[in-house]
Amino acid sequence: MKIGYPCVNESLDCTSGATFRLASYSDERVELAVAANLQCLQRILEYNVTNGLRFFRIGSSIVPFGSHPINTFPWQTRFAAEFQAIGDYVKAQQMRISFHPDQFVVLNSPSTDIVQRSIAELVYQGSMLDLMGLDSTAKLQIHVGGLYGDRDLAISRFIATYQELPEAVRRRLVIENDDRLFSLRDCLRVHEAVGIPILFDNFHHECLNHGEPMAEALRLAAGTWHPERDGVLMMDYSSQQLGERKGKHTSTLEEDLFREFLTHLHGLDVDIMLEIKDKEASACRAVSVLRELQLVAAETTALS
DNA sequence: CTCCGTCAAGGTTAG
DNA sequence: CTAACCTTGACGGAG
Repeated sequence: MKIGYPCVNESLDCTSGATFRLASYSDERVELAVAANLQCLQRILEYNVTNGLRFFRIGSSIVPFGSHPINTFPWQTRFAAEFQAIGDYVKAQQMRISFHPDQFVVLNSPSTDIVQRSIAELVYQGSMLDLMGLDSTAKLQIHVGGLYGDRDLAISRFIATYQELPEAVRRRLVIENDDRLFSLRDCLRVHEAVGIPILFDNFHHECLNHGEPMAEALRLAAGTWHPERDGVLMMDYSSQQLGERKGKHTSTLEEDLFREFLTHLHGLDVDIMLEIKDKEASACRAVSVLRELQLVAAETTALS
């Protein structure tokens, strides 16, 4: 079991997502930003290893405008060595990496322009994993997309687009159940059609489900991951922020709820991404909880 | 230096 | 039909 957090480390004084405005685009700024972002990414990964955090979601803007036509800078070749060095470190430390392209990536949109831009973004993010030399257990997670007033049609459009994706994207792509539109059950329909793994989000499942108990939902999602090709089930973990609208993520890990959730695993191996406001602070507390329960190793290699 | 409006991109829902 | 929301940081012009 690996524990992680998304994109941003609040303890370090650097960001791996430095960017700039489209209006001030230049190749030179891309080069400077990518160099700084990769350097920071390496520092974040080292921090993670020191703290027993072996799962990390890299932010989408390592390369500013990475899939925008304005960006013709050959960053893939210019930074090939840097990406490879990071990938070597990830592999040496047995870490797991993912990306989560944001809301603008919608594969089931009725607009061919939006679909094409979405595919370009997936190609860009997937190519970073390729440059790192990571296998297909490193994933790109997205949601099924929009509803457009017809769930069946929306799902069939996703399936049709998925089947046309470049193999480099398809081998990494996974879908996540969301909290309002496409439930675990909907994702299972997509899985049955094309075999895509389902990244399980416990909090979204609490917000939107069809009565499947948590343990059953975990079992169903885990069954969509092919062990050799995909690795163990990836999941996002969060809980409700009390007093806020339904779906609002908690600001810090509620340890009692986390312990309660863990009882539903029944020995299932999962890699857990904590989608919680205070980032690595909560992730470190989750690691402590798991060590008490002896679900992760007690020692961290970097402290030797 | 600090403040704050604004930033590539989509879609849903409330009003 | 239009505006707010999601979610969030940080860019960069203004003062």
